[in-house]
Amino acid sequence: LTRDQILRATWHLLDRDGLAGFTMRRLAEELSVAPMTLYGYFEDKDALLDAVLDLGSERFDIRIPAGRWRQGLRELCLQLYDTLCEHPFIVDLRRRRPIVNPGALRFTEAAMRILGVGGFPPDLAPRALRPLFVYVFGYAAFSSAVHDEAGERAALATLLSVPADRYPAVAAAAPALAASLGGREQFEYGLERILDGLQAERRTRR
Amino acid sequence: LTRDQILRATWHLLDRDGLAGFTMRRLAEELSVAPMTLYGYFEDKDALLDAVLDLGSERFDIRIPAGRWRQGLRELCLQLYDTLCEHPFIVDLRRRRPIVNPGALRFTEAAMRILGVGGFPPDLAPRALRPLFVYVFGYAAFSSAVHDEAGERAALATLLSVPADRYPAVAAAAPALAASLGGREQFEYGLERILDGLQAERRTRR
DNA sequence: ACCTGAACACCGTTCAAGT
DNA sequence: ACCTGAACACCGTTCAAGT
Repeated sequence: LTRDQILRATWHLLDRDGLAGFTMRRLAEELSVAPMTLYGYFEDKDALLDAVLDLGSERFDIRIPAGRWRQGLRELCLQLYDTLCEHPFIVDLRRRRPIVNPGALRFTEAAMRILGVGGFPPDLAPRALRPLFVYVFGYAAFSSAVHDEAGERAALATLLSVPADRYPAVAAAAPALAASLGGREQFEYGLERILDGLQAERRTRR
Repeated sequence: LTRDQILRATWHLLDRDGLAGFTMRRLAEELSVAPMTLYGYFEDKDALLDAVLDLGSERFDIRIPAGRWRQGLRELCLQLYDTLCEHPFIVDLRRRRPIVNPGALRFTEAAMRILGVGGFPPDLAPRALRPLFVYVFGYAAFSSAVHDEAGERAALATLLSVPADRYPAVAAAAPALAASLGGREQFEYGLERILDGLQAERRTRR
């Protein structure tokens, strides 16, 4: 038994059951080992989850796209978004730790390089990056990652059941609101608006 | 014993211990009652937490500010942000439910009215609103809500400990990055960039 | 009608013991 | 050195019983 085997099994279970369904005892069973065996390899559950988050970042492929900064950031954010949709538990792991962990910096590193080459002054780049980071993780966390037709119908039903006297604007726009709750297209729409804002900011600062 | 008493005690415990530390058994103890008594008032823990989220929205004061749409949205987002900072557990509650719940619509209702009066076409308003919603909740979820000096020092230490050969851009900008991780001022900076983007969008669509 | 004790099927982790 | 069974202090919730 190795740390790496344990990490890979953890990754698999997190993909299958999510963070809420992940258990040291289930992990032990998956590895055909007594629960307490795991504690010879990791201090405790928190340490194991920290390590698996680093693993996730390793897998995150940093390609710094050629071309202009805007295309570069767009591609990078879309890549992160797709990763978070594919492995939603990463969002939960990232939420557990308020302070930066090294592995999570691969995205930041790529973004900072793009911003630097793109002519964002050093004091501006981190401030400009943060809204993008927050938007990508926030969208993955609070907009239904998989926005299928059934989900939109359920959302629409809820929106239509709202008392129209107290929520006239919501009731009037229910279908459009339901459609705006998730999906890749809506994600990209918001991403472009933020990029527009950053582009304007860059223009005034040069 | 009433539902309302239970809800208020739940709110109090969530404020004190957070969602992770909230327990049906502790709640029962707080109310000096047997754990099973609670199940006479709420189906189960999930139903109780749903109800307390609605309570949170009731408390959320909707003032639709006079003046132009941009000031209105700004004020509304700042109000929501302050509420989430004051009661961080709301972020966790909101994350549990992918589908809309009625109470959470008070913010949406206010924002949709502001957008409508402000001249955003009905098909555009929901799409434009979503990035703002995601940004406010995302910032509360992923940027340290309380960004004190100690937190920034800890973040800076982590950023400086990163291997400079693999993360040159991060290492070079460490202090500015640490400062950009949280705090109300950085929140407002990103908010303005998104509002800039929406303003540009509105201009081209009219 | 409202409340509750005992019990069940789970957790993460400590500790002493096994090989 | 590496593994483990039993046990402890917790969970949410079922069920049958109390008033």
